[in-house]
Parts: sequence; structure tokens; C-alpha cells
Amino acid sequence: MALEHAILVSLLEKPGSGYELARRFDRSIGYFWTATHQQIYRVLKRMEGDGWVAAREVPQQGKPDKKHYAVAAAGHAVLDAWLHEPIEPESVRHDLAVKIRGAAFGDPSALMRQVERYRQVHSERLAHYLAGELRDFTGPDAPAEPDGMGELQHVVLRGGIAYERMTLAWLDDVLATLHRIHARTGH
Amino acid sequence: MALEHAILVSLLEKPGSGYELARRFDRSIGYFWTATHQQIYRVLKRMEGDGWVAAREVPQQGKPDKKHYAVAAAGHAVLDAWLHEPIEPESVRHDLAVKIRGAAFGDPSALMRQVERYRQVHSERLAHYLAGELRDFTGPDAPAEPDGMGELQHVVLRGGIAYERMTLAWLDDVLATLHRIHARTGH
DNA sequence: CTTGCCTATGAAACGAGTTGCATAGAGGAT
DNA sequence: ATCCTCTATGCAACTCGTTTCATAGGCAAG
Repeated sequence: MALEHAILVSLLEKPGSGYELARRFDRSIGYFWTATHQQIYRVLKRMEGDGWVAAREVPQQGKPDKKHYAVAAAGHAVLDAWLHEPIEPESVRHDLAVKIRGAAFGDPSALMRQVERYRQVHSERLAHYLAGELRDFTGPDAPAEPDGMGELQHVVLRGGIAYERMTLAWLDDVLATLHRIHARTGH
Repeated sequence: MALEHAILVSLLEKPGSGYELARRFDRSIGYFWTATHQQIYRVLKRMEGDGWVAAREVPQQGKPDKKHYAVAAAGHAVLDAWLHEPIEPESVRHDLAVKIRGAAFGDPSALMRQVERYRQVHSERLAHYLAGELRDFTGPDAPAEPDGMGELQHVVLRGGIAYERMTLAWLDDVLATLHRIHARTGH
């Protein structure tokens, strides 16, 4: 489990409240790591108890008070140790792959409609990534910070883009295969 | 949650015991869906109670008795209904992406070693997929079954191959980026 | 003026997945 | 002789993630 680490990285990139973190996990970070606000609040509280992060109460007008979090020295050490640990293999769980193999025992045309919708989602996600890349990394402001923070964010985004392109090409392959089978078994 | 559906598909492709299923989930099916024997036994028992699968006790000599499962009519109906449901977006959880962004606040060279090991794992996985493709789908026995079971298994495998190729190319990109940053910040 | 959304945090219950342990006989290795 | 591995199933405890609900003020739309 590494939600703690994802929170540490996000807070190092930019400190903020649990609520702000939850929104980031719905956006940029959420493309490769999902978390609900419940998880974030709970883990954040534990991390504060362990001294990984330090909270500062910020009174606000018109809005509820918020707790502003920043990474403490202990949290920094934890992250550094984690970077030295081996990368764990992702635990795969692809609904779609199961459905495709299941289509042999059901109605392939039913699946085709769902795959087309799914393809649309990934097509939009790719467009969104590309727009983000243009905005944040390929524009006139592509500064070479010494820490390489932006450069590393960019290479992760390029990974997302490569993933979406690969997925779209594969979904076309899937659709062609389903069509072929449907044409054969349909009559 | 769709472990039930993964089990149904696997049992339709070939009926068998919980133990056999667990081994399949460590092999072919495990490439896109992981499950331990604990989960499988528990879910299998529930599915039997719900009438989705039917069990048959098979006494064996020298080995413990086993329960041989096959999909019942109700299970077939459940699977068919599931195929009509929309495909849920995968919940992403990429340790590596978090680590890469974390490398901006730690030691990039520590991460490089881990990425190189990780690349090795994916390289081996690709080789394994390609060997499996050659063995099961590209050999002399590539029969056109009317139900398209093998064809659908093949397109899922092609997805795995495409994923590994994309990942390897991206990992090279990641390594080049880490090298660049390390060279810049190292001195 | 009431309904609904946004900010901001949190409790409680539930469900799914993981880990450790237990049983038990057959067979191979040291 | 002893240890390890494989087949085959299962219980119990635990962790992690999801869902539902609650509070509470401000703001905008109808």
C-alpha cells in the first residue's frame, strides 16, 4: 500500500488541505492513483500522528476552517526510503479482458456496443492528456528546474499518453475481432 | 467487483476444481486478473449456494478429494447480463508513477536501479507472452471455432503484448529522463 | 424562499482482498 | 529419517477501500 507515499509526493509538489488533495486525486494524480476523500482524511490523520506531516489550522471567512498540511522531516525520510525499495508489480484487474473472453459464451454484439463507448472514453482521455501536455510542458514555459519536478511530471504524463494510444489501437483490434466473429456466427 | 464473472468465464472455458482455478489465476488469466485461492474458494462456495455453478465431488487416489465445478444455467444468465452492462473504468494504482514524481524530492539514481529491474520483469513477461502466442495461436493449430473462443483469447493476449511493448518503450523514456536529471543535479 | 451545489471535515458500517494457520496424504530430495 | 513440495480445501483475523450519512455556512438559480 502506498497511498501514504502518493500523499507525500503530492504535498511535496504543493502543500494543501485534505480537501485540496482529494480534488487533485480526482484530476492530475487521479489518472494513475485514485483515492476518495474518506481515505485521504483518515490516512492524513494517521500520518500527522506519526509525524510525517505537520498541520496548521487556517481560519477562513465564508468557508469552513481548513487544515493546511506540509511534509515534515520524518515524512521526507519515509519517502526517500520508499524510493530505494523495489517497485512492486501492479495488481492487474481488467474487467474488459474478462468480458472479451466471456463474449465467446454470450452475445458478442452486446459487448461491441460497450467497447465502442469505452473507446470513446479513452479517446477523450487522450485528448485531455494532450491538451494538458501542451498547456503545462510544451508551451513557452518549459523551464529546466534543477530538481526536475516538471520533467518528471511530464514523463509520467507521456506514459499516460502512450497508454491511451496503445489502448485505442487495441480496442480497434478488439472491435474488428468481435465483428468478424459476429459475422461468422450471426448467420 | 467481478471475480465471480472471471470465475464463470474460466469455468466456461474449462470446468475444474477450485485448486485448478487458483492455478489458472496464477497463469494465463492471472495476467489480467489476480486472485488467491482463499478468495476463489470463498466466492466459489457462495456461487454454489446461489446456484450459479454446480459442484460434483470427485474422489481421488493418493490425492485429496476435489470438488469439480461447472457453470449452471443461472450462472450463464448472470454472465450474459453482465456482458450487457457498461464497462467500468479500471481503477488505476501505479506505484511507479508515484515513485517517479517522488524522485524529484529524493535520489533519482536510487530509482534508476529499481526501474532497470522493473524493465527486466516486463521484458521477460513480453517474451513469455510471445512464446505463448506462438504456441497457442500462431502455430499450425489455429482452428476457426465457430464460437470464437480462441480468437477472443488471442485478442486479449495481443492486448497484453501491446501493453508490454508500450511499457518497455516508456521505461526507456523514464530512464533517459532520470539520467538527464541525475547528470544535471549530480554536479 | 427553497432547492441544490460548493467548501471542508469527519464517523460508522460494510465489503473485498490479504496473510497466517491448519489439515492431510503422496512423493521426492538430502 | 527428515525435510520439503505438491495436491486440495478451508477458517479466522486483519487491512484496505467504498458507501452512506452528518454537520455547517455561503452562494447562485429557479
